[in-house]
Amino acid sequence: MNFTQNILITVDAVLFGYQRAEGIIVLLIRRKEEPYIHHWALPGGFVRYGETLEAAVYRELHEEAGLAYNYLEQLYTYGAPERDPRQRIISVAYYGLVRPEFFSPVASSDAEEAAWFKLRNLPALAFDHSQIIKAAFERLKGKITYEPIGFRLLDEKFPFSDLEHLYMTVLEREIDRRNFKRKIMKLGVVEELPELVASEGAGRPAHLYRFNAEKFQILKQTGLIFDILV
Amino acid sequence: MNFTQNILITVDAVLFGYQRAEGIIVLLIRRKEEPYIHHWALPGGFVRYGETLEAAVYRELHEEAGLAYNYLEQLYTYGAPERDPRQRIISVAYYGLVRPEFFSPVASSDAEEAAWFKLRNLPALAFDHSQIIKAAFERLKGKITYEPIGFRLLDEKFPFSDLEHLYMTVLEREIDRRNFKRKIMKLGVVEELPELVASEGAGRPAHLYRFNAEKFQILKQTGLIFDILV
DNA sequence: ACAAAAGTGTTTATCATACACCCATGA
DNA sequence: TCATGGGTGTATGATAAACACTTTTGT
Repeated sequence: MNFTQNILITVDAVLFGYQRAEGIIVLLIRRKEEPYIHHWALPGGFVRYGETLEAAVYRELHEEAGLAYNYLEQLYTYGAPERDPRQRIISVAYYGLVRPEFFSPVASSDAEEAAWFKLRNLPALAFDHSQIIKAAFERLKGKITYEPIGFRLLDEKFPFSDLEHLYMTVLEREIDRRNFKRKIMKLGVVEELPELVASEGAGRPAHLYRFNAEKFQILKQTGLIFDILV
Repeated sequence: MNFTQNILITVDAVLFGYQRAEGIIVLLIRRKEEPYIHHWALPGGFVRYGETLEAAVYRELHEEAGLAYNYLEQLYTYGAPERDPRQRIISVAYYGLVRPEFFSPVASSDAEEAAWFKLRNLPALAFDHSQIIKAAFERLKGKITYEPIGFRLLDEKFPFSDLEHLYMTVLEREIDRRNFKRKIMKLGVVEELPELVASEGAGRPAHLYRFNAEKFQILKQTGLIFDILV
């Protein structure tokens, strides 16, 4: 069997962040190797023989680039024969959510540069990575209304308006503040804290809120359905 | 690079059928080769160098076993290093829906036997195939309420009660017939035909109904949401 | 005539939606 | 005192859920 006849397998990761000013942001690296050398691409790399797919993602991001994510989910497997111009490569794509505290990326051995880009202003990308990002965002958009993953994009303590803006950004539509807050608070898994945000310019200071994951797990077992149709 | 160090890639398919008497059924084959020789397993096989993943599924099922499905969707990629005891194999799992008219399976070159099993009465399975079937059913269960895929499990023309029973079987709960029918018919994509079912024993003969896929596509573009919360 | 499955409407409760004013702070 | 963003309640309409009797056929 000729080596070139072996299908190779990689993982690619779409890491999303959220900032109120920028909206949804995506981590990209600039490739150091052919093909698509110097092009922007998703972080990722070959799966080693003995490691799980998730371990490969972790290794590429956490160990090699110092990046931490606090949510990771398999997205889809891309296997079009011509997606890599040199060699048949099947890629298992994941998407992950990153809190603002972990936004500063470190260049890895496979990348000469890493940076966050606004989802709505991405550069030309290598391979089918634009398509992967699009699919990842669609998944996020669908999932945020029935699983409490939005909180993974915010700091642990956040003003309620951040949550509102996050939902409006991801769902790409306006949401009534009063109805939204009523629905979220009614679920009983978001707590208002006595603390206020550090004052920042005009406006009444907001309380901080926190998602209570333990409470969510308990309520989930008793049949709670997290469902924000907004 | 040592050959045994290459990760191999397969596809596996969970084909679901539905019969009123049996409920959901799953196609299994009995393996002709090691590992797990003579065990029941999902149909599937290695992906060839130049073919897409979907083409590999089609080849294994349609060309080699004469099986036709009328819906196919990628499910998940299973990559645990020890899932195959001999060799690292990553499998991209698909699930498909089969109409009753295509239920009779033909033994393929990789299988000495093929048969439909009730989902609730499966034999011990090779590899992690039990887990894959479970995940496929969960996907079906989730998807049937917001995409019109249930019709792919019925004959093109069906009595309405078949649809009711299908939903009750898949969702694993009772559904009020009157509310269900009202919701389905209100969508405007299921047509009542003048024909009646061939008489079969007691009871008033039912009309036949048909899902109008073209109408659904048109309505979908005008914002129709297929959503059967039942 | 009765058993068996098909067919059909109304009432009630819940929830989504729409909508506007007061509050606390910094400048 | 004004600009800015935070915080809150009510009324209405839509829809999900609960619920039972009549019709048509075969035996």
